[in-house]
Amino acid sequence: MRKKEVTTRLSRVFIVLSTWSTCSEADLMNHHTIFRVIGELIRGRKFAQQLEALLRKSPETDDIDGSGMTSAQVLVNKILDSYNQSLSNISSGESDVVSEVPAVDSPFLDGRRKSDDSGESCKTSVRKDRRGCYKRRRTSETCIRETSTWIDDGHAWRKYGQKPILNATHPRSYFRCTHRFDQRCQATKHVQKIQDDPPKFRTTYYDNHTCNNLSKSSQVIIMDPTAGDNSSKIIWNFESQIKPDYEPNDQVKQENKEQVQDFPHNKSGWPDYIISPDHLTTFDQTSGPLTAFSSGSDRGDVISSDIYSCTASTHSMEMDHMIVGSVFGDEFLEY
DNA sequence: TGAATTTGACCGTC
DNA sequence: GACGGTCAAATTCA
Repeated sequence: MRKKEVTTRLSRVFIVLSTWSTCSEADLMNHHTIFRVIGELIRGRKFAQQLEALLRKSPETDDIDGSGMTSAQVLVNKILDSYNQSLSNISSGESDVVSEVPAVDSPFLDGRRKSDDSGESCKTSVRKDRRGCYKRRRTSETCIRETSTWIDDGHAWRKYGQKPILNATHPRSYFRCTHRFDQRCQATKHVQKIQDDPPKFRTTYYDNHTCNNLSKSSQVIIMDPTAGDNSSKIIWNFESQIKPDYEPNDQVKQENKEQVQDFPHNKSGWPDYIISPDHLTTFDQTSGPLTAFSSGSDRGDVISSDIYSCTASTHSMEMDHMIVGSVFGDEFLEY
């Protein structure tokens, strides 16, 4: 196979990827879909690496297999098949996407608390201010993530409180969606540093985002396992428009101030949808299991490699320490 | 100067 | 009464 033909076929791979990038974020909420998609993409990458090595070894003359196709052609077809399978998985997963955090019995209504109407709380309505008027949330509607970095899920959050927690060395920060009032988005999250060395953060999400605004493009940064610096990050953009000169908006900048202070490695300004090299290596080598694999509760736009747990009133998902496996061709992948 | 964060106070739940 | 979640005035930031 000539290099030109290989280049042409690889360009088709990128077209497939571009098509995939236009899939809605809701499609990506399904965990199984994400697992399979990631597995397919990694498999494709493996084939691409083999193809690269093959071309480096024999750029013009190629081996011919029994089907009459060159090895490079076979590999390119496998790559295309891998990405097409990914698209197929996304499409098939669309029908069974289930909200992880059902938005039932939200403590808020129309930007105000339900309790305001019910009169269960805030009995002293003559009060001038409304401090402390709340109902304690139901613990059953949460998604919990434990990450090694201050995660940025792409949504714009506004910090509204911070409290020292009993038996905790670090205070808990309280965030609500920036679009709480303009779009009635009731999503909130609590972030607490639970460990210093190595740093570990626990983020608890409450309620789904109902806003349409992602403050940042939904991207996944996959760290190249073969490189140690940030120069080889692979950026996966789930939006239809790529923004190469992206800079985080002010809201996110401000939110991430603490993060930047704590973690100097994350100064790139890119969102933190990072699949670490270790975990990619795990996928490739099919050796040790991933601790866990996650997708965030926020419209499925988070993919990271940290511990993740979801609970909901209608169903529950406990993914902590869960090992999930799938068969991809002749490979068994453990998540 | 507007927006975001900080921080003390308030209040419901346990 | 302790604890945790939220409010909102004060403060800080861009």
